[in-house]
Amino acid sequence: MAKRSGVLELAVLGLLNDSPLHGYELRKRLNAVLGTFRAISYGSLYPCLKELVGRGWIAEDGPADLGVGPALSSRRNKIVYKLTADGKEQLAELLGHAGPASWEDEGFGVHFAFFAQTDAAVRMQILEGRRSRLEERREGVRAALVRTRERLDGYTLELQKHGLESVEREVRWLSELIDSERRGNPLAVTTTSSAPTPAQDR
Amino acid sequence: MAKRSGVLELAVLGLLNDSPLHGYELRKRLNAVLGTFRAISYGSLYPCLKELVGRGWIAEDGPADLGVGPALSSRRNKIVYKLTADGKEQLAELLGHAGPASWEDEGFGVHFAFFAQTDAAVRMQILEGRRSRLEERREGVRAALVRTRERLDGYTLELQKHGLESVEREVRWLSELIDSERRGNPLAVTTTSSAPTPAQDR
DNA sequence: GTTAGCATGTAAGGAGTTACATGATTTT
DNA sequence: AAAATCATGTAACTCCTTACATGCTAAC
Repeated sequence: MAKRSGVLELAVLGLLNDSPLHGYELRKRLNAVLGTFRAISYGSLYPCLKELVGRGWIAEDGPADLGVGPALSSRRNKIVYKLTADGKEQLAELLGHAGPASWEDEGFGVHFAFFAQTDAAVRMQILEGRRSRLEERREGVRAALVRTRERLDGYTLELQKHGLESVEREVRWLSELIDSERRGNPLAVTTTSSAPTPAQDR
Repeated sequence: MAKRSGVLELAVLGLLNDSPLHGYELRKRLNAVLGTFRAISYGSLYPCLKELVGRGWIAEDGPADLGVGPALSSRRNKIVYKLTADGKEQLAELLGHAGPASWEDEGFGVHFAFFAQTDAAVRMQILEGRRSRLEERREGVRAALVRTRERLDGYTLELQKHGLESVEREVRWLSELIDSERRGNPLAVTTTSSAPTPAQDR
């Protein structure tokens, strides 16, 4: 009954593709990936995990410490989740093509974070889509500034100008990345199915 | 039965304190004030206006063109809203003191936009509160970067670095504003009760 | 006279948060 | 043995969006 499409699901799938994780740890990485802002709460995360299990995209992994642990299998209330075959397919589908979901504000960050698992051509389309989107916005703000310059007080004006500079800075950043990619200097080697470094547990 | 506390209400009150407006026009200014992002929809705005009328903070203004219009009072399906005495009181209360609501992400922008209607001491507290908040965040990101530098691929790393630079830039901006205020150079003259420039209608 | 933009609203639902409830493990 | 932090979850609620429904006015 839930739709729960969106950023959170993608981020969970993407992180679990690197290595199996339990909820608590997942949340911490999520808050890093989702970018300085957005602190996902457990009230969002656990229902999302439940939903993904229900769809068969992730599964509870049996306690991964098969007899190697401290004494016998202690501390097992942790539930470790891993990506299923269906989940990998779904992740590939989500990362496989560019579109508004990948370049709008909500969404760009996560898609970018998983660029190492994304095709080079798609990467380029997303970067260019994002840049276009921001250029539109920049023109909008500029026009608004010209239109309303007089009736604005100093603070409102300063806020608008700062917002404009932020967008301009973002566009420059994207342009540098695009140039870099175009010259054949990607920031990481594409790994369609990453050999999961088993940097697991804390 | 709605609580509807938050940014939208404040923005509406603040804008209506400058001049009476109808919903459609209000929305456009809202989207400028709320800062490049957040395009408020009518589905949010109109219920909010209703609620504020219910509380007696704003009121429908009689058609402001008393016999001066084109012929007789044409085009009156517009509903012009203005701030009531209670609304002004409420606005003064909301702008009257610094606190988390005024320096957290959601909230800072609007409070800043109405700095011209805010006491100089409160302005300073908000700017400093915001800066502290961002400095905390900056340290968090830096620590996370040091901790996880190895296990991150080039794109994730770039994203983190870009996020960090954004925060650093924001802190510099705030520091400049704080210095400016401290030297007694505010960006606008404080107007507790602004004589409303009747730049009305399109 | 039809398209584009102005203007006002409602109903349903999505995406998340807060507050609560519970308990195990580690550190001091 | 107390406090911190790890760990998992649920229920209620908030704020906002989307999609719909309606009609006026200006421009082409």
